[in-house]
Amino acid sequence: MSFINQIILGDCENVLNSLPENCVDLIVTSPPYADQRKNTYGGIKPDEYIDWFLPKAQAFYRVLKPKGTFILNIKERVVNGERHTYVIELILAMRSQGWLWTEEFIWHKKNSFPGKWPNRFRDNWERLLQFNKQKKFKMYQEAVMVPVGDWAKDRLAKLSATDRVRDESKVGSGFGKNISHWVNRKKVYPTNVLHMATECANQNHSAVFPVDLPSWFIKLFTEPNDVVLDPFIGSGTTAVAALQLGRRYVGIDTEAEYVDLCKERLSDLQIQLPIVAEKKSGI
Amino acid sequence: MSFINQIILGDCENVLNSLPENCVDLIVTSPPYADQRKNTYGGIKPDEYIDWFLPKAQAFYRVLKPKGTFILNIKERVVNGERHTYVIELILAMRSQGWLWTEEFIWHKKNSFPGKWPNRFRDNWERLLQFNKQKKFKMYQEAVMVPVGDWAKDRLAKLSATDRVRDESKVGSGFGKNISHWVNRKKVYPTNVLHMATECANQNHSAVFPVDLPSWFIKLFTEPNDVVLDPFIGSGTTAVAALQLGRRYVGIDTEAEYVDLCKERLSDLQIQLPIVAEKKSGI
DNA sequence: GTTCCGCATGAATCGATAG
DNA sequence: ACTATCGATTCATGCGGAA
Repeated sequence: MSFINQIILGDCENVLNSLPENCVDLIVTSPPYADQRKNTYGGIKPDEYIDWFLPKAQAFYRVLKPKGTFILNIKERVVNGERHTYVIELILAMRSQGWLWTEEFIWHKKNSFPGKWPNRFRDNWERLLQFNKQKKFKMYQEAVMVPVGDWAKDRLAKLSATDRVRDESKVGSGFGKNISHWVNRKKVYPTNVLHMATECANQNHSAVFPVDLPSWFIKLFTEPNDVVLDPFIGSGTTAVAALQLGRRYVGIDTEAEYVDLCKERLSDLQIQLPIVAEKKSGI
Repeated sequence: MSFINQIILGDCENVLNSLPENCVDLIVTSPPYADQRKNTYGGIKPDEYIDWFLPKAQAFYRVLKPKGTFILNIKERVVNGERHTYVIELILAMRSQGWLWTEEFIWHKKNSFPGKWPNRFRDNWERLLQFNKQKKFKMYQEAVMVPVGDWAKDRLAKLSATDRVRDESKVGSGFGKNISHWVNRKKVYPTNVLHMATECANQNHSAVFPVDLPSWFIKLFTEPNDVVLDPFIGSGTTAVAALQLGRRYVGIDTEAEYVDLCKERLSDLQIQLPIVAEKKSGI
């Protein structure tokens, strides 16, 4: 298993075809968007995007485990005054390959790039397309539950009498603070809209993929020690998220510069991680 | 011009074909979704949705002025564990009719339908597809600028990491009631994500289409006295918004019950409007 | 009059049961 | 097998009644 916890230089299509079938639990990636980031990736033309992407999607399908998930972060650009259709056509084409289009999450960006145009507003969201090989896939919803809002005012009053009694007997002393603490940790399930900020000065990579994004999907779709693949690893954000969460990673990129950057970032992190772990357990 | 400021009973395809060409400045509508509203509209099957909708889209195209805009509120349902593809296929089919797919706004709902399922979270967003006949269309961006102030900035800065994941209900493009807190503040342009609540029940109808939604697009794409069409008027929300904003309306619905309800609601509003106007100017 | 709390209610989705 | 109906799940919102 020499590909585990590696950042590999090469085209993901070729690299992945040298890996065994069904060896990856989750694929999370933000591929080069059409006609953007020309300086680094050369830029794929919108009209050629589907032909460029489909063979790679086929390679993803082969390495993904049957109960695994593929999360694709993408947004179509504006061409000639219109939203280009390559993304929605890609969904249709991938379904022909056998992928199931399970869900479309929305990444609602908190801070989008400023700007003004005569006939459109700032683009403040991106697609997070979820594809699966089967209707039954691994999902750990409890891992991404979020604290409920308005706990101090609203939820305290909504506690049932039995909840109060149970809580008091557990902690043994005084109820006020302990109850509010318990309420504070009350959690609810999230929705399919993720409201996250973009990372501003994100390393030397031009894409702004906040680490919270892969982290969220890694927690949701994998268990510790599972294998997370990012075939367009870029600055390594997905691998960082996987490492932080105790998962194994596989990263691939065509640019040697990014591969080196990744390795550096990951080795820095591995030194820091024990410290972080100590801190956490100390709290 | 007998169709102006009327709610017309009938199938919009037939009704519209009796109107002159290029007579409408804006179309805003929320058609019956596939398999929904069976009790009132009969429910269109997902596989038949495109065939059902396309001739109507053709009729819309004919009556829309060259510089007008068509806003379509829609969301595909889950069929057999997958998001059905009829909506994205509809986009492609409408482009073949000559429509330009200018933009896709997101309606990020504040309150989505509750529920829990083993492999999916609650659906918290809908599509607002913008179509045009030409690359040059009427747009009044200043009309929908939103005030921003220290209050909003404070809220953003105070968010914890976990808070970032969940929906922050006070953050967003600033539509709806919170706008009253921001008077006299500096104004900025909104983005293509609209953050609004659905209207709760307790009314005689099932208006899940909040009046803020058509209001926003009416302000953005029309001037006073322009003509706003909703070919699936339902409970009349679009007509109410148009009337409140000093625009003219045309509403169509196949259900006599809804047509009657609309007329009642609109006549009530016309009585109240002077009072509302006084109140507004008083603030 | 305010503020606060209880309650009903949704463009939902899955899985089981029934025809 | 394939479709139709039903119960269970779950949470933001606004209304009405109460303090």
